[in-house]
Amino acid sequence: MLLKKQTILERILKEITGMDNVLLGEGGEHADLATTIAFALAKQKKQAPVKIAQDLVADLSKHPELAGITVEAKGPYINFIFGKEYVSDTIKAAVKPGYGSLEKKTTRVVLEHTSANPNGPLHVGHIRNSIIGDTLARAFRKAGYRLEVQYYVNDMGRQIAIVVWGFTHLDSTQHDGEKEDAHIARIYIAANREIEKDPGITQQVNELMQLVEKGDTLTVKKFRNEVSRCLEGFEVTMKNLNVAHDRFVWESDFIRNGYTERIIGRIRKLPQAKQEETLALDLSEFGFENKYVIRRSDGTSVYAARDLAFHAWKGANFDRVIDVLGADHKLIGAQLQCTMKLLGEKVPEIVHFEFVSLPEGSMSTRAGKFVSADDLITEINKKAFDEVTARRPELDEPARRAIAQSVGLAAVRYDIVKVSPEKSTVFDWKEALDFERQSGPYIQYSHSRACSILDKAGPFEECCDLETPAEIALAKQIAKLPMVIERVIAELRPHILATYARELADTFNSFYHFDPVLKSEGDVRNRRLTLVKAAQNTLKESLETLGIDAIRSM
RNA sequence: GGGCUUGUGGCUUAGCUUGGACAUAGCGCCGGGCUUCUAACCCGGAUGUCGAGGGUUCAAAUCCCUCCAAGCCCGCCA
Repeated sequence: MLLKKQTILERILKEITGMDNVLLGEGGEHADLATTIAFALAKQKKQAPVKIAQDLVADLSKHPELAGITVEAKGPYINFIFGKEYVSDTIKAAVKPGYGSLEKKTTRVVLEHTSANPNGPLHVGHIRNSIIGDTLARAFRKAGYRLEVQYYVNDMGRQIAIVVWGFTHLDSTQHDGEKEDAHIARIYIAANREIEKDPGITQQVNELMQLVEKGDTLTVKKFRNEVSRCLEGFEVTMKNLNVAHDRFVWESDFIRNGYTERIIGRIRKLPQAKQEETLALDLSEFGFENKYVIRRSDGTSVYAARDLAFHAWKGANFDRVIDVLGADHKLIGAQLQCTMKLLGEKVPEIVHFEFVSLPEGSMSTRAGKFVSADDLITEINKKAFDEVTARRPELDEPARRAIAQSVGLAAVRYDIVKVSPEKSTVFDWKEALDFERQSGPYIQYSHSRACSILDKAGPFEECCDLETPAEIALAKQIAKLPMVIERVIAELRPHILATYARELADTFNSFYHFDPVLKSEGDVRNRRLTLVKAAQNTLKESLETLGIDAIRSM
C-alpha cells in the first residue's frame, strides 16, 4: 500500500518536474512521504526553493490521482500526508492472516548459512550466521520466493582429520550425558595439544587427508562417522534456535561425483591459469595479489576447488545463489565470485557479517575458548523461567516452562539479529540475558497484550475508520510491513525487520496507554478493537519472520 | 606492509547505499505514573565538537581526500 503510493507519487513528480530523481523519501514526523526536489530545481529555475515548493504544491493538489492525500509546502519541503482511506485500507489488509506477504514469484533461490566446521559445538559466533541466515530465509519465503536452505558440510578438512586422529589414538570415551558435538570438541582440543607436543603427528594427519581424497573406504567411513555425530549435535542446537535447513550438502560428494575434476579442467583453460607445481589462478588484474591455488603439487584439490564445484552446481539448479559467511571469508568469497564470472557461471551473492568476540579476545574452538550456543540457551532458559515464575506464579510449571522457552529463544535471536551485520560485536552475558526494552521479549509482550485485549473483548464488529493521533500513528506503522520485507530482501539485511518490529511494539504500547480499548463504547470500541487486531496480526507476522514465537500469553 | 569493515551522549545502538526540516532508540542517571485493557510497560528531563582534520555543496553523520584507533583477511588450511 505504502509502496504503491510511493510509486504513484514518484511517477507524478517526474511528469511535473521532468527530473529523473525526484528525491522522494520518508517524511519523518512531518509527513508520510516528503520530497526535497525544490532544492534541486532552485538552480535550474533560478528561483527560491520556497517559491518552487509552493508552485509545485499548487500543481500537485489539483492532480486527480492524489485525491485523499494532503499536499503541503513547509518552507522548501513538500509533504504528503495520507488520508483516511489509506489508513482504513491498511487496517483492512492487516487484519488478514499472512499480512505482509508479497506476491508469489517463480524465482528459485538457494540460501546457504551456518556451514560451520564439524569439529566442535556451535558457538555464539556461528549462531550469528545461523540467525542472520534463518531470518533472511524467512523473509524470502514471506516475500514469495521459492527457497531452499542448505548447509555445506566441510567433511574433508584438516580439522576433521585431526578429530579422526584423536579418536583413533587418544582415550575418546564419551562422558555420561555428553552431547555429540561437545564430545568431538573435547577430542579435537586434546588432539591439538598432542600435536603441539609432537609435531610428527602432523604427518599422520596429512596421510589421513590423502586417504580421504583418494576415496579410501575405511577412512572415508571414519570421517563421515565423526562428522555425522557432530551434525547430530548441531541439529539439536539449531532446533532450539528455531533454525532449519532443507538439505545438507557434503563437500566430499563433489570429489566423488567428478564435479571438482570437471571444474578444474575448465579452470585450467582460463588465460589466468598458471600450471606450475600447483595449479593456480593469477587474479592480479582484478586486484587480488595472492595466488588462488586450485590444486596442490601432489595433485589433490584444495577447498577452493570443491567450493567452485559446489557453486557451479548451485548456479545450475537455482536462479539466485546466496551465501551467508563470516567476514573472515571476504577475500576468498571475492576470489570465488571473480572466478565464477571468468568461467561464465552464475555469480553468488554473499552476505558477510563481522565477528563476535569475547571480552578476553577472539573465540577459538581449537583452544577451547568459546561460549557455546547450548550454554547460552541453557542459561537464558533458566533466567527466563525465573522471570516467568516471578510474574506469573499462578501458572503451573509446564506452562511456565513453555513460556520461558519461547522468551529465551526470543531474547537470543533478537539480541543477535538487531545489530547490523557489518558491525563486530563483543558477546556480553548481561545484554544477552536482558528481557527489557529493545529485546525480543519486549516485542512478544506487546503481542501478548494485544491478544489479551482481544480475548477479553468477545465478538465485535470490524470498523476501520480511525480518528485519534495514537490510532493513526499505529495504523501508519502497521502499513510499513510489506515495504520492510521488500527492503530486507533487496538489501539482504535482516536487522531492518528487527528495528521495525521494535518500533511497531513502541507505537502499539503508546497507543495502549493513551487510548483505552475495552472501556470505550460503541464505534470507538469497535474501531480500536479492529486496530488492536491489526496490530496483533502485524506483530505476529513480524515476530514469526524473525523466527520468534508469537505467544498469546506471557 | 597491502586490502576489507567499523568509529554516533558514560555504555550499547539506528540513520550512511539514494546529502536536506530539531541525529534513532535502549541501558544507566533525575522526576512522574499500577483500586482502571498484563508496569517484561508508559510519560517528562539531563547528557552529542556524529574518531580528528581538510574538501565538494545553497545544505554533510551521510559524498571525496588525509590521518588516528579497533576488528578481520592476505597458506600447496578449511
